[in-house]
Amino acid sequence: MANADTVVILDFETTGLSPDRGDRAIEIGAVLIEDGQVKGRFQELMNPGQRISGFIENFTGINNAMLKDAPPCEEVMHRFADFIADYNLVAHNASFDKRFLDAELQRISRSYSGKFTCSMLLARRIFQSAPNHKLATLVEYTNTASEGTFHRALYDAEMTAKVWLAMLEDIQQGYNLHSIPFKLVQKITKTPAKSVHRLLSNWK
DNA sequence: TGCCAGGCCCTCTTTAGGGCCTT
Repeated sequence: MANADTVVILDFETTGLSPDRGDRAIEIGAVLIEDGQVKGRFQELMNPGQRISGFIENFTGINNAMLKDAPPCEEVMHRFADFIADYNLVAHNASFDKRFLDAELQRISRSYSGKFTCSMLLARRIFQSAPNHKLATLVEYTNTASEGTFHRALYDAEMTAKVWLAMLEDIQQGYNLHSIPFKLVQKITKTPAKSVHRLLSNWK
């Protein structure tokens, strides 16, 4: 089974798009993938210390009443830092989740040593004929069974994991590789789409 | 008060602009 080593696939719900402009995390969801199987899960709401907008309430289904009784970000992020440990990390449009992970961990003086890679950048290269590379579209494109609500952290992390494993399987079978190391995935995401076929064809 | 992200990636490009993704 293609495994790309052991990874934590994560997804944040947040108050907005930019931690640099004061936005905070409101929910974190993640799955630990080992040998192509889900071996662990993490999901918690967290109180960002500010009211969330009506847009975010509608977008996520998370409302101010739910967050009022949630533990503060600082408390949840300590537990999440323990969960991710030193594993490599994956997210759909990872630059977004990485910004929030880094910002929230910096507030509690925690860090991580794993490397981040992006399932969206991988999908743009492996599923070049998909209609687009939104998570929901890729779930449909890969005929992934889905029963839940998008824009909740754990569900999106679970769906990202399924798309991620489908991509690894596609690469492994398409190029007859024994395994797909994380380093190869990183290399693919940094290779222009038109050159990915050559990269994989020449991979030992 | 008014403004409001940022990285990737394509192209009618590189002395730039705009769409795609994430909330």
